[in-house]
Amino acid sequence: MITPPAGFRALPLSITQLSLAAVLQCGQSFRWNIFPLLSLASGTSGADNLHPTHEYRLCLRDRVVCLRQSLDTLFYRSVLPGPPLSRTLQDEREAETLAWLRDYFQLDVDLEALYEQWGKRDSVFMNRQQRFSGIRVLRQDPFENLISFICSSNNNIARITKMVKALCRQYSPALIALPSPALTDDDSNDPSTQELTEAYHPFPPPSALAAPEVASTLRGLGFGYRAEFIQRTAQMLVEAHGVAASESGVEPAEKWLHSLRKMSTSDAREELLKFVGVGRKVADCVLLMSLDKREVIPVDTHVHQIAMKHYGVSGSSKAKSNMTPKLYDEVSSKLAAVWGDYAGWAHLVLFTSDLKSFSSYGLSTTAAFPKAQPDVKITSRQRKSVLATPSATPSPAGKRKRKQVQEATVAIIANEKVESSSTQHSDVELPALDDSSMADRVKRRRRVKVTIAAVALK
DNA sequence: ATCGGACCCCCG
DNA sequence: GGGGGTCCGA
Repeated sequence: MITPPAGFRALPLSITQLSLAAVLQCGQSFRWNIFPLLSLASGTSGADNLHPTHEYRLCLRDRVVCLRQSLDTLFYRSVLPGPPLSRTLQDEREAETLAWLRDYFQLDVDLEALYEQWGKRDSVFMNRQQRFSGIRVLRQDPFENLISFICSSNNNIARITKMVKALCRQYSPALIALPSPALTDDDSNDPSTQELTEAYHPFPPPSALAAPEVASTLRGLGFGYRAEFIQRTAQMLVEAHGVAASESGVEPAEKWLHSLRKMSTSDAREELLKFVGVGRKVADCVLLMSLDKREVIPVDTHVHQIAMKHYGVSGSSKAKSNMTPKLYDEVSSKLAAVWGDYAGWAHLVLFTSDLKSFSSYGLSTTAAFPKAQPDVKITSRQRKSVLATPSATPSPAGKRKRKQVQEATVAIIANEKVESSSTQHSDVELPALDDSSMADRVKRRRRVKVTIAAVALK
């Protein structure tokens, strides 16, 4: 095991048990910030497969959790607002963070054992498992999960991500501002390459979204018809359960949503379907991803396609028939029969392996982890000269540029080189590129950063 | 009960 | 035109 990056603690964990690159971008959660780390350390080869290539950050209620990953280790640290903590207190906080990680990533579930079972039962799965290891279901906060998936109708991952982040910025105060991670370790002492800070917002509580004017505000933020759904759902929750202040800062409505974990799947589903903007598919996503209903398979057009292609579900692959309740049940029960009691987890592996953003993901031998980080031989001086001449992307040409940059990012994540002429579209957005609250310098810097990566890939 | 159509916005 | 749907009215 390599020594942890400064400030990080190490948790031994095989990348085949958890692949952050896959799990955090496959459309379960939409709030993680992702930072490429380019190993440009002069004199050493960056492509050793052992050092993390990305940092991932999520803002919780009271802290920002930062993660990095290598083949056999998960590195974690958390940052809290306020003055620096004593050593003892810091240890205590990190112990809490570790407990949160175990819960959020459901680390007690042996994913490799599940893959083995699924492979035995299903030849289609067998064909993909090697290339798509480490894909597991998260155990998310139910309220965040519910609101996020109300946003998902007629939508794609990139826009959902944008919307959820805008929602947090609008309706929850920033917990803390943090600089993005240094490009490389040797950058941390170099003021000229110091990264800029950005604010981290937790997900807002139900009471913050319940006021009637929230609907029009969200419309203004580009939520479309989902704006009313979100406001009305939050209002229903608040009216049914109140906003009584409690010690923990957790609202009664949130506690009630948590309590659905103890209900049967069908009872919990029935409760979720009462909300506006929540149909069968969204309800099933919440059941699977935050309410412990591991057997539930959310059926969308994509899963429908998979079921028709590989599992003998009726309908022609080009017929865009509307998803009727009857068809939904047919798809769902057929796949459930194949995969067993963790069917929802198996579905996520297949779903992710079919995502366009991940379509090149599997071609490497160790797909769970970006294999060969580009072996960049850029001197510190060269790097600075690149940074000093940001291409002032004008809008028409800039759009294409951005597309290429996005593809390059996906390629890094997916551990696969992309041809510049690739027609693949990207579902994974480049963090903060469209963040209107961010200074232009930040955008430029970010773009430049990835441009380096694109160059390195050639 | 089942069946289309509209819906808001973004992007190819 | 279509996208990880849902609502509403025949």
